[in-house]
Amino acid sequence: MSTIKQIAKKAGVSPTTVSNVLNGNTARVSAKTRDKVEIILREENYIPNMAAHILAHNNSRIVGVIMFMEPRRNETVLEDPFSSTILGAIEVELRHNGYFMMLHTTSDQDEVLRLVRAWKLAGLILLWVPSTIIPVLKENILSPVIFIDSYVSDDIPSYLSVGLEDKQGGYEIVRYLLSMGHREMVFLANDSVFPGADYARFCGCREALEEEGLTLDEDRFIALSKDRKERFTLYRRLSTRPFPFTAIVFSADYYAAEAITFFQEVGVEIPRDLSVTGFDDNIYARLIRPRLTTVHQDVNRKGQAAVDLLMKSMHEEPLPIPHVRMPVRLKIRESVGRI
Amino acid sequence: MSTIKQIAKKAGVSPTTVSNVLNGNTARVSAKTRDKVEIILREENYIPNMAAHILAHNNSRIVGVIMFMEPRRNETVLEDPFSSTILGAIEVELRHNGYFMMLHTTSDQDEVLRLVRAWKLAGLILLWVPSTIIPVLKENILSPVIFIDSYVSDDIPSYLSVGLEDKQGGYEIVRYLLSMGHREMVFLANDSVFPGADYARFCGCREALEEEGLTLDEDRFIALSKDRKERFTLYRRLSTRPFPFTAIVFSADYYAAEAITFFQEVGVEIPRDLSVTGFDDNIYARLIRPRLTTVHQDVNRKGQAAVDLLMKSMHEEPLPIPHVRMPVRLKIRESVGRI
DNA sequence: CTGTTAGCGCATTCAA
DNA sequence: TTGAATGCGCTAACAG
Repeated sequence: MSTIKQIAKKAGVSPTTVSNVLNGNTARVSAKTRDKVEIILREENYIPNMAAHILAHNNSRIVGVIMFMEPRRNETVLEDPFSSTILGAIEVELRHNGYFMMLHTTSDQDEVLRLVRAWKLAGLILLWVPSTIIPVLKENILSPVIFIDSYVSDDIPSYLSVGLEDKQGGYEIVRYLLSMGHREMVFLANDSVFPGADYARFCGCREALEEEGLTLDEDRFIALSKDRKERFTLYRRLSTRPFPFTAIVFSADYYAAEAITFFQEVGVEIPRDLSVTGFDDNIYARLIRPRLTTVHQDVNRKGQAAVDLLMKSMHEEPLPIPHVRMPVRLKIRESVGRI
Repeated sequence: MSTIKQIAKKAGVSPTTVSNVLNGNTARVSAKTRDKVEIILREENYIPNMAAHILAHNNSRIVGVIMFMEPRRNETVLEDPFSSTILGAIEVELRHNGYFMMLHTTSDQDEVLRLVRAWKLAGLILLWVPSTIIPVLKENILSPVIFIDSYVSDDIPSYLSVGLEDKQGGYEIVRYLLSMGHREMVFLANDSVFPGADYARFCGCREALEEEGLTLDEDRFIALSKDRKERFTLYRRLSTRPFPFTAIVFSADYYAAEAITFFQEVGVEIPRDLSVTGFDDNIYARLIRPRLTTVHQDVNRKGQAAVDLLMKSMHEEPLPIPHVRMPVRLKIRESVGRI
């Protein structure tokens, strides 16, 4: 409730002096008055008015965290623990750095621009941005922007991004499948945003196959629908014998687990009849039986890396790498059988 | 970038007139000038400066959403899809009502007070608030506050809350267990915040037993540790034969699923050797085998109810009920066997 | 080292 | 129906 002006009056100094004390401007205020002011500050339980701060600075301490998603299509996205884990990680890091987090979901680029300008956002962390609008956003936003799990071209170092070694993940999973005797497989992708992380994983798969003189046709890349019913229609089709493949490579544990439960219900036993792999190594991979062979990623560290990049960029510190690619690790469990 | 002043100059009117147009103050501006101003507004892509708005109004369009949790102890909380689902629901509703969402996690009441004052928050949605600090918060915050899943005394109608028919849920699950021939059970609670939702569920269980002339001692209420290892120690102890009970009632699907996987690994078959029930009816209940018999709650509607209550309270509309208790529904699957 | 002053963008008097 | 003036709380440029 108390303002700088009131504190100043009580301390018998000017508002400027109080401001200098608050901002640690030690060079411009004597130790004695500083102590005096600080005592009053504490007595009065002074809390800065952020709005006034923004107005004076034309810059807030708010970071916008925006999840790009279709409205009303977000059920499965939100059931994936990925969202809350990375949100939690980002929130903790921002808070420790003295920033506030404004959370927003949208699929509209203009809404993002409005948000930035209206609140004078200090920075932006964007998740799952469709590749077509990345340049549009970057051009129209002056504050630092970090793209997470968005397909950002590596060529442009002014675009800051955090992603995964997606291709490597696909490569490793197929190397493993090959070692278990598999030759024919399909790839089930999370969505059809193209080119994106899923396609990179697919390319990794293909590379592993090609090293062995095998191929992976483009029509083996199937995008899963966001609609649960449509997905189950697909699972049904895939579980019709005889299978033209021996393994299904999923681009998310969530869907792999969902499919396994379906397969079991229609009498397709995993991994005896069909092998299944996932991607993420989250709770579903550990909970489902058989436990999933999958590609591990550390979601917490992803969030931390994003905030770290953002802070460095905001404080104009040198950036080690503009495009952070978090490592992946093959996690072998029991969902792949030997042919 | 453009301000009211600049728009005014371009339109050849005063800033006041522009402001009146913006705020739909139709009585104080002619249709002609209004049209003229509106065109310029669009041309210039005017975006209001929220900071100035707060400063003038002493009230922002921000709603603080605060999740009470121990720092560094939040791993399991965040793996539960409950968090992201309710967060998603709250975000959508707030956005549709023209409010912005500031997300924060803490276990410190003073941090909440600071947040409210610094940002002149329009309202607050608090999750999992320990019952001891509810009155403290309520006393020191003037803006409307909604408590979600916090133990708020029903006696005080000025405290607004959204919760669940917890007791009813416990009652129904035990009624069902009784009908399946179970007489001896233990209750595993999410945490030890006392009194809380978990204890209400426990009381519901007890009530169902007492109706049949049976009892449920206080020592059958066991609080699960937030620490994974400690939980597994408990599961091990519980899975040691002979069992002094035939069923384990969990207060969360997450832990029920976790325990089931453990039991299976040590050779305790569910539901043949032991019956297990959950609470929430989330993705884990459907994914785990055997599928969980549990108590259903609609998390989305919980979030909607919270925002609805908040909006009504902010606009000083009459509130139908200050303490919303969402209904529960028994969901019978395969994790309970007949004795 | 300290104080005065002006201005950030907006809404709200009060006057015209 | 319109406009000028004022203040919200804070910072920064400038003066003392």
